[in-house]
Amino acid sequence: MQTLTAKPSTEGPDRPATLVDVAREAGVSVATVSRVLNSKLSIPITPETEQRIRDAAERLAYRPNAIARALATRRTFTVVLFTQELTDPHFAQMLPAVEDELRRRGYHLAVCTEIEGLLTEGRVDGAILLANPGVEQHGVHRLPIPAVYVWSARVPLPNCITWDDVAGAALAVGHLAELGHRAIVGLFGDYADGAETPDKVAGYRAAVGAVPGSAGPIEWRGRLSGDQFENGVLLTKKALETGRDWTAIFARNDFLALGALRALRHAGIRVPDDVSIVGYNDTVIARIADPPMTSVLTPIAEAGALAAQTLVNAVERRSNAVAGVTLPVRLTERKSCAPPRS
Amino acid sequence: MQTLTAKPSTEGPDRPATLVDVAREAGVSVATVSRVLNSKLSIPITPETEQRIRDAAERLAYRPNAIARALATRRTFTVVLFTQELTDPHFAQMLPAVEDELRRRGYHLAVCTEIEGLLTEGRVDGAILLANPGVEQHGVHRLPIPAVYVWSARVPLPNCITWDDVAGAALAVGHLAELGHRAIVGLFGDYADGAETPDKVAGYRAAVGAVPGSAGPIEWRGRLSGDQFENGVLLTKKALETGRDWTAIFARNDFLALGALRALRHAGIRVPDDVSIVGYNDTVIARIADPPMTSVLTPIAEAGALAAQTLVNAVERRSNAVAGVTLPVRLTERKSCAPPRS
DNA sequence: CTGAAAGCGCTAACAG
DNA sequence: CTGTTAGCGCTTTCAG
Repeated sequence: MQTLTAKPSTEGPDRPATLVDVAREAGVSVATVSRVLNSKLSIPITPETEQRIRDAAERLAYRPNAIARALATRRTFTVVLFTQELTDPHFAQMLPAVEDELRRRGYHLAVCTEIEGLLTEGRVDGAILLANPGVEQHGVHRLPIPAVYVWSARVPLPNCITWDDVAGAALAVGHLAELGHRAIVGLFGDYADGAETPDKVAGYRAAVGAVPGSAGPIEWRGRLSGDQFENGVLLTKKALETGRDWTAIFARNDFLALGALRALRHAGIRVPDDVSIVGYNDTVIARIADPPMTSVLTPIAEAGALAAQTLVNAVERRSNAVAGVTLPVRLTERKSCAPPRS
Repeated sequence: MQTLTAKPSTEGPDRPATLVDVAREAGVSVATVSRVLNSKLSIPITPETEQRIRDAAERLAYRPNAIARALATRRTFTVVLFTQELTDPHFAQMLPAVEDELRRRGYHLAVCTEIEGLLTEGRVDGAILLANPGVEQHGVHRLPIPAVYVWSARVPLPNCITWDDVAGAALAVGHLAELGHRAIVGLFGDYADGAETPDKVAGYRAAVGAVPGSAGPIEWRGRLSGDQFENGVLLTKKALETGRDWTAIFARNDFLALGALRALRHAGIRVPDDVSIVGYNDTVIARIADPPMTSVLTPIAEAGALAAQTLVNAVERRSNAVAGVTLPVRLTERKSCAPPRS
């Protein structure tokens, strides 16, 4: 046994055991304890010493202090997920995917709804941002830590996991066109008019324009309320009042689509017999609608998992750059679409 | 200007500025910088010095390191939310409430689905547990940090924000009984039979028994699949095959209730004309059903907010004990209930 | 194979 | 009013 200057730090009785305590208990130095307790693979340690240390740790119910470790290594093993949509079923699809991926990689998950919170240094190793990478919100773009966005985009973007809403809208319209529909309503709820046209709207317009014999875009939108479902009902009612020269509806999201379904049913119009509907995001809402709705499946869960994975890789490579990936959108066909009546 | 032994620590060029850097830049000691930058209220500081420090901090884009601060103060200003139900709409109702309450109190939110992760010391100041406080899962009960449970219970429990599912079930049954129903089906999906009877089941039985002229409990349940909605459909179909001597359904949750609604509709049975339905949790599912469903409102959002609040108080009082609170359950009446037909 | 010691960046006595 | 200094608990060279 050697000099061993290790001394307990604070004397509190029920104070959780520290490395110093374990070192003293095992009769070795803190350095050795640290090495033993962290060794991923086999490091040069006398088996007997190792056992003494493990026993001591066990006996003292030693738990490493994550904060102290983080201060020393500059790594927290925590990743934060930023979003404004904590309640959205679409977000609910990605949350477990992210959490799961992080956990299996040994990382913890934090959630925040305000970019400000990310600016304090050191709290997290990286960030997943459910936000438009094109918009410089509060200087997110120059976070001091690796970050990966998850958002829709027409083209692959660096540091962003994307899918293409233009393609998604085209998929929906194309499906309806193939069934024979020529007059397809676009139901978009409200969106900021100042900004550029949302991808789904652009995709809808382009796809509708490409359908031979198309009646052209028939768009319904407007700022009615924050309630998407209710907006779907109201907009569809209005559309109905104006005329019935259309045979299908493409909605910007499943809530809107369900609202449309409801308004249609209450007007005595049958889905899919009289009117077909395609929703967006393929959330639980589409699955439990009556009839179950065909919906564009945006790969948000995969995107979340991939973002987590990519981010962790970047963190461990100590690199801030991650390649962009574009995931395919698909169509989940259910029972809300059929050929037009006549 | 005095001695000021402050020296920069590491020399990296783009290394984020530290207190030492700011102190040097401002020509004061780190202690003074720390005091100035943390002063909640007015502390004795020469205004001119204070300004010099703030300017220096600004110039260097100084951001306090949360980890170092946490190590020194033993406080992380982070609270973790534990749950197994990341996808449930019921959980989605509480998440924003918790996040919001924590943020306004200056705390951060972490989320975890595995108790193990909580055992590492120091990472968080407290925990909100969406779990049954009666069950000792993995020794949660003796976490080294203040914790508050959020769960249903018949009686107030220490360290737990509760509501009473027995009362909730009674509320539903009572409502149906008042409308005149005497044969009320209980739709419970699957639940572990080994454990004690769930509160909703017990509440249902008791309430049904208390209805004068009641036909007694008519329970349908069974392990069919993990899909609650589908279970609701299947169980209701089975119930329908067996007979139709009942006039109302009380379901354990809104998904089950919606499944029942669907099965009924497809069997040509009208809600609420022929059969009444009451759901549970008052989630978005109840609101967007057709007809919108009456549902028992469990105060999970308030419970979450209150848990956050209570927990933060406990943390700041440095106390592990928090008083239990029981929140009332209510009934949100919509369109799925009416007097029985005859 | 193992120990000593120097930090990680910040806070909080304790002096002065 | 402001500086010095001793930690917080752990990791990590650098010796030996």
